[in-house]
Amino acid sequence: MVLSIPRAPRLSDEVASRLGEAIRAGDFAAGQRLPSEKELSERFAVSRMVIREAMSRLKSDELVETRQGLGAFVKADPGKGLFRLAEPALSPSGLRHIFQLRVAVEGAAASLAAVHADAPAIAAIEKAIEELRADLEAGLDGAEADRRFHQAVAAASKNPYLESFLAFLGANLREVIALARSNTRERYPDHIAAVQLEHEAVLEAVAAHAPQRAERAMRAHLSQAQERLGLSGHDEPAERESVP
Amino acid sequence: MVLSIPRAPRLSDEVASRLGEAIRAGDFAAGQRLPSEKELSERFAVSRMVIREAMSRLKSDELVETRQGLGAFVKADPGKGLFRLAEPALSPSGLRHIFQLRVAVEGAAASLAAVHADAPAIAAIEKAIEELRADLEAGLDGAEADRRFHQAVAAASKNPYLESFLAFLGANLREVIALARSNTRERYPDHIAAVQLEHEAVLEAVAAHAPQRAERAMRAHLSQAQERLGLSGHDEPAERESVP
DNA sequence: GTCTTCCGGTTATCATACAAGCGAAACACC
DNA sequence: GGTGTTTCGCTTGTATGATAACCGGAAGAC
Repeated sequence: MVLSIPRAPRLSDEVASRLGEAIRAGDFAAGQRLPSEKELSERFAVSRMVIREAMSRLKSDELVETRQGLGAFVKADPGKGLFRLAEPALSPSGLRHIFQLRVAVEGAAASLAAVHADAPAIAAIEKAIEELRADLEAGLDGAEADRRFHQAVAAASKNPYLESFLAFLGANLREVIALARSNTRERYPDHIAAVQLEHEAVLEAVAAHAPQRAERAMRAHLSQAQERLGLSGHDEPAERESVP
Repeated sequence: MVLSIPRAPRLSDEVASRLGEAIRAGDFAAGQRLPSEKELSERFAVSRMVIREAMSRLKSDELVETRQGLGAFVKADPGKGLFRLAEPALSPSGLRHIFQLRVAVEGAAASLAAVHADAPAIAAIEKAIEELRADLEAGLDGAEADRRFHQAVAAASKNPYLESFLAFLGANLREVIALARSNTRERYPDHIAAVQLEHEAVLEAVAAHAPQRAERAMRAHLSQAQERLGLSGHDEPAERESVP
């Protein structure tokens, strides 16, 4: 079994990295023109093709911008409009940090869903819960139906950014969650019942147009889920706080 | 004055878009091998160079993966690890949606900051507030110091993902905010005093390790800021909600 | 002095060729 | 026949040279 294929190191990637670092390090000021492809190809001792491929990468990363007949220019706002999670984050603490991000956004999604959800959106949430129950009864793990539940809530918020960002986070957490789930055999009947109750609490609050209750229910659900997966840290804000 | 340069449409971009859409639409299953560069170049009636540039783009977008001698393959997790804001979002509603996202995350950051902030982190927040006051008294707009305040709070949460994501959101909102600010002449003395008070409320709560109060203070601040910029919609969750 | 034209340099595209990696078929050998 | 090796074709990676489109400025026309 091959774990990590040597992956022939591509020249263009090497050049793109070096150029990208140089730009980020400030060797080229914002708006400044980079050396021409010909000059770069001589400096790096590679063909112009390689330089072009490297440039193409830098363009995708929104670091440079090229204009025919003028040259390549360093963009003023490096990598704006682009967000990447540093690593698939396999460390427990990194995972907890991503989870914190998710709790915050998903709580907001639930809250906004309670404000904006219309009948079809509520029906979609209901349907996802129903399908999850069916899947669990059929012996499936229900991960896909669970995903749909959270997606339905996010969609009900009528905020496309919330929805797409949560989808993004979910995609990054999914496999790790699947792994943790298979490890910590979390399939006790009472767990299943608990999850169902938590989902229904969210649905009820959303349907009742009670934003605060929806947010609390969603946070509680995620907090419980985190616990069930054995990922819970001890740095959550205390639920109770002395109020003078 | 040229507002939108016609920007010669690049062939490679066109091809990349079409291929990307085809992949996202599911014309090619995950893991499946794409047609060879030669075949694609014939199908699109362009040179292999253009196909290569388009592929380079798709690789950067994490849609495909190429291996020498084998071909190009559709990645199983399309665009995971990469999040882009659809558009710089100039529409008022889009802006409000991004703001909702920011409120959620920044509130969580303040809450976590109250839990995890150590002395240096608190000092950094204090320093940012101080510098903001100095800038305002010097007649500057204080946008940069304000940025540092929010960055300091995010850093105090000790969650790097929260910090980098907020930096990302901030970079996208900044220019729009600057524009709105210059429009709605928001430089009344009482505004300045109000902002200062709001910042200090956040600082006080964080320093007192009171997460809920910190979150409320931050949300209140952002809500006020949104109002001052004339961007506030009427879909915020009601502050009071009847509790049985 | 102002407008037009031309020119050098740059990127965008095309065409061709060779090198390197890979899989499978053909082959030699036992 | 079964097994290990070689060869071959296809693919992407890289190199090279040429042409087209584009731009800014300089030279020239008026």
